[in-house]
Amino acid sequence: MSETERDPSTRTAPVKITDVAAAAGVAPMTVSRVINTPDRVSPETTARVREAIARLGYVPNLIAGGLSSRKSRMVAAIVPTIAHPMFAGLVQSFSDAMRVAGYQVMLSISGYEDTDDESLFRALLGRRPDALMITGSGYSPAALQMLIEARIPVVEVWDVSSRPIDMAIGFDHAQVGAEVAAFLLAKGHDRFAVLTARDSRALSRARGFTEAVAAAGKPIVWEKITPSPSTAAAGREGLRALLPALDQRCALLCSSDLMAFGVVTEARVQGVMIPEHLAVVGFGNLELSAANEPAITTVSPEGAGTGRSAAGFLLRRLSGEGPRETDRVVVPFRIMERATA
Amino acid sequence: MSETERDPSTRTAPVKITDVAAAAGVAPMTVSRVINTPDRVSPETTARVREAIARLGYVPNLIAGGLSSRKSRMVAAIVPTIAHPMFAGLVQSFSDAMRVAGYQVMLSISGYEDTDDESLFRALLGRRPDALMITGSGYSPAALQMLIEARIPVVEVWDVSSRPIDMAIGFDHAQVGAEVAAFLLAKGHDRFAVLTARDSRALSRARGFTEAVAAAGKPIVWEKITPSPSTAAAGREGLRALLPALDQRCALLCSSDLMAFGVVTEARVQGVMIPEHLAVVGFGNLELSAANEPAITTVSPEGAGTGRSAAGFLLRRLSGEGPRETDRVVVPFRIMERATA
DNA sequence: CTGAAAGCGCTAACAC
DNA sequence: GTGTTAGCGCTTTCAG
Repeated sequence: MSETERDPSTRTAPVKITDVAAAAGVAPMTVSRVINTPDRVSPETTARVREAIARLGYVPNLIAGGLSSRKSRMVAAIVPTIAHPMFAGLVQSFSDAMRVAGYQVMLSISGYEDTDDESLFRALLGRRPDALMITGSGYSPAALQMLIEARIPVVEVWDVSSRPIDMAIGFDHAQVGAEVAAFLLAKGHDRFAVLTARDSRALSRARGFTEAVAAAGKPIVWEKITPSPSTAAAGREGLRALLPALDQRCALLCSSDLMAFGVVTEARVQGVMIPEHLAVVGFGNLELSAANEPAITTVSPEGAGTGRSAAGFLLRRLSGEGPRETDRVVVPFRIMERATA
Repeated sequence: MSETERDPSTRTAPVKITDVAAAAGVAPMTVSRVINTPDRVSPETTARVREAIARLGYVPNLIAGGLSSRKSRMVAAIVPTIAHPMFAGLVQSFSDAMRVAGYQVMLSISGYEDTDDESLFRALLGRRPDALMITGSGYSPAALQMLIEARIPVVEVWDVSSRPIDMAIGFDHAQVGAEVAAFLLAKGHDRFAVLTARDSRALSRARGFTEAVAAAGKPIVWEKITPSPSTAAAGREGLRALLPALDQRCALLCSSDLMAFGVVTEARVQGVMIPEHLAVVGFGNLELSAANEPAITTVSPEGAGTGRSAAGFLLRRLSGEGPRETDRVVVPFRIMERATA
């Protein structure tokens, strides 16, 4: 304290609505109208006010306006990471769509480890976002209760297997695993392996995969779980660990394209023929995967489209529309068949 | 309108500080103190208030508090994209550090094309962030003037070649290019090529590179500029375009590791020996680059460390300290010599 | 250690 | 079309 008025000569009080009003010779409310509902103000007044705004460099305080109107025009978004291209695409398309509609995104990167979700939510909800996008599951009941009590539109993304709070968009990870299994089974594989990172969505896919394989009466001959996130290095290491089990032909599910890339790279080094001796399927459809040699067979989750859709859901709700049946969407995914399987 | 009171039975007015105060039998101010300066309240009162907060599920409205205290505890961050791992790392480490200190990050993804930076800044500054992190240059003078008038700490990241508004952290991209040239020159190369995306930082590196090469009296035998962002596919295509110029040994600077990866991959397909016939240097030090076979020689920009440092700068200033000489930091970068050069 | 009064900068609601 | 009044939910400031 006592530091506040350091340099009186330079200190300019930030210009506020009353300053503009005085400069334009109108009431503050008229300035507000010029900004928010220009069609309710006469052209002459508007011009005068606009001039004053420009001359003074007035930037309206949206925080104050929000307090008054009970609309913050901010939305919160929670993702585990943005280091992964899938989430990066999600966040990018979501915030693009929101910004166009005049909403600012408050981003929280939660990490994969179970941190204190209650204080995370408190920090976010305390800023009174008008809506919320969250990815994934694994939140505590108390934390979810906070979301419900906040009474704002919530869209859950990437995981619709459980019953959502409000709206949901994404796909069923277990089903992804099952369909990859079906795809490989149809290609005549009869020995399977799994290399996955320890994150809930990836584990769901692995479970769906192994269950479908078991249902077909085929064996999972090898399985390895690595720490999140999945990396190319983990893929290379994974292949080396898999090598002893590779006496016969085998099909491997990886939890991400990066991991699949590592596997394929190490396979080349080790002289393992792909896909003749080892078939590899990734997840995420990175730009990299199509460009690699051999191009990696993968599952395309349409991350960007998901973000856009999530934004669309929230914006529709924010515009006053009530819930709809179609608020729970399972995004179709595509198996991109390329050279590795 | 008239939609607001849909379901009176369910509608619960959000609990506010006066509700908690009433429930605990104290003044609102005391509740505020329990939350913000607990040591100035007696233990018994604190306990009573805490109980009321928990029972009512009170989540303080930080927006209202911020209006009153003139501190939003939000910081704005502007990046061109988060699809690129470099920026993803920057944002992630920055927001981690900020969140620990109790600040929420408002993220704006500006895109590479020159959009309307004034309205972007207005949208951000209107929310009265306590501080701002921006990446890069190319903003209009009018927009920069807005930042100056906002009178909040500003840290510019990734580009310290121009004179910064306030604080700056990053490295000199032109110098990166020059040092890569020196590195390749020292290895005995005497024919050079450049494959770069059209973004200002990448172009600075390319310029630094070509100037250093020219200063050494060696030729740039080939140069190609592709649209941003740099992709692996652009790298593969780039190598095919380079092929005719590859009658002699040559050293290539790529604007990113992804692009370098594409070049190296296509080189394998085309039978171009790396690094014997073509030396390749990337930029960014992606996880991928070390894991690739051959591992990609690159420049490591320490993106994560940069985000942390940027946060540190802002937090120091926010804690009341004045400007320092060390507010302009040029981050050291490292050339990671691996298998491709 | 606790409370009462007075705003923070804006907008909803109601005049005129 | 424009102005006035009364808050939004909190914290600052000053009294006790």
